[in-house]
Amino acid sequence: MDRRQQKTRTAIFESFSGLLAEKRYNQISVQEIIDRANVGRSTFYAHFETKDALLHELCTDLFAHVFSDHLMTERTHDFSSARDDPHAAITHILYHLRDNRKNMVGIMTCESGELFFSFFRQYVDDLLMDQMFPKEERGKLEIPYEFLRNHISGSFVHMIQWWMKRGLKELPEELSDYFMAVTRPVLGMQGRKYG
Amino acid sequence: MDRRQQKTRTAIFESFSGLLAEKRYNQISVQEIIDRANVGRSTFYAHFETKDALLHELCTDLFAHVFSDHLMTERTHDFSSARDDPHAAITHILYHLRDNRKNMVGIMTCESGELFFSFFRQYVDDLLMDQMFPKEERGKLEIPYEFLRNHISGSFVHMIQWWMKRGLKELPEELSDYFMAVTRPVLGMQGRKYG
DNA sequence: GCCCATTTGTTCCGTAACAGACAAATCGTC
DNA sequence: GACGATTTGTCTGTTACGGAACAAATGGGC
Repeated sequence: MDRRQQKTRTAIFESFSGLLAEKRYNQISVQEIIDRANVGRSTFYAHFETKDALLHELCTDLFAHVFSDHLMTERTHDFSSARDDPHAAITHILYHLRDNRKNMVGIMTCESGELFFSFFRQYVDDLLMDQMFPKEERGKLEIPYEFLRNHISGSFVHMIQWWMKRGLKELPEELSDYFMAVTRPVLGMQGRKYG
Repeated sequence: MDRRQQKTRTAIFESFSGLLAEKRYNQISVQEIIDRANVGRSTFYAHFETKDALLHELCTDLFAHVFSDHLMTERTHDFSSARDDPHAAITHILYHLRDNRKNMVGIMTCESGELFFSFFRQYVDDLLMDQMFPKEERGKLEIPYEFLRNHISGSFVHMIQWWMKRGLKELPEELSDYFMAVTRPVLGMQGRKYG
């Protein structure tokens, strides 16, 4: 991407994040965003169709970062065998969320936090749950796959919401344990030993 | 000034300042500057003819800030009657220099500090010393005005150099006292009661 | 209701920044 | 001194940004 585009994009993202930490989404005007980002009006609209689109893209970028695979193998936390190991994968994602406090936690616990979680919820539903069951096995399930997926992703996101609201007291490993404890039985009944 | 120009200008200034804190002037290449500033090569040369010009403009900007009058009257330090009071004016400039540590002191005490002081020396000579004697009185001096001016500005800059090298131990007021003590007699002999 | 102020979203054109290529100059190393 | 590698400084066309003006939409306040 053009260097200029990247600069204005991050400038707008940072401006927007900062404003979200101060006031709720509805109270923020485009004018404030471009003032703080120090970009022109026409520039803003060249990047984002609307304020909602900006929010959506910001969230998508953040979530993609949290779930990015190439960061999962870096030296911050060593999870070499994250593949095919749900517990390790979840633990790693939780670490990512926690260590990214400055970005994620700050935004997710602000006044408009619910808004983000709805995006987060959708993102997790789209991404994480695609690998829950292979497509060919989905027909054999007792309940519709979409229902199951919705249940799991909802539980996951809700757990994170709970975790953050209480100040991230639990360790990622602990939380991962708890999550496995409440999902494994459900998935196990659907023909899987380990969720 | 166009918002874009201001952005790249400060980006280059900050990049350059950062590099100067790490290595000496001669070791710094334009390539490093533009890499860290995250601007294109052609952009750099659109702003600065050469690396020397960049240095000169950076210094001029910094010095102008230190000696700016509209900052002298702000609430950081209260010097309402700085006008026509050399001691107060000098004290205030010293405060400015000290509180601007992040910019000035860092740069002036780095490996290329001597280089800056030569610019600083020139700046002070041009600016501060213009008001030393009214033009109509200069003919009556025992020694040439340019000589006197050079002596005073040199003493002033050298004092600051000494101050910074030793870690800004003395208070601005103290330093200002010392300076007046060594300059007042000289100027007094030239027909002035107070420098 | 109405009105005024602010915000929104679009459009235009001038300009600065970009990438890339290029020859000249500089620097090390042999 | 000759050499290759890096750096320097200049140039090109292309692209994104800025600024300003504008009508439409929104939103309080009387």
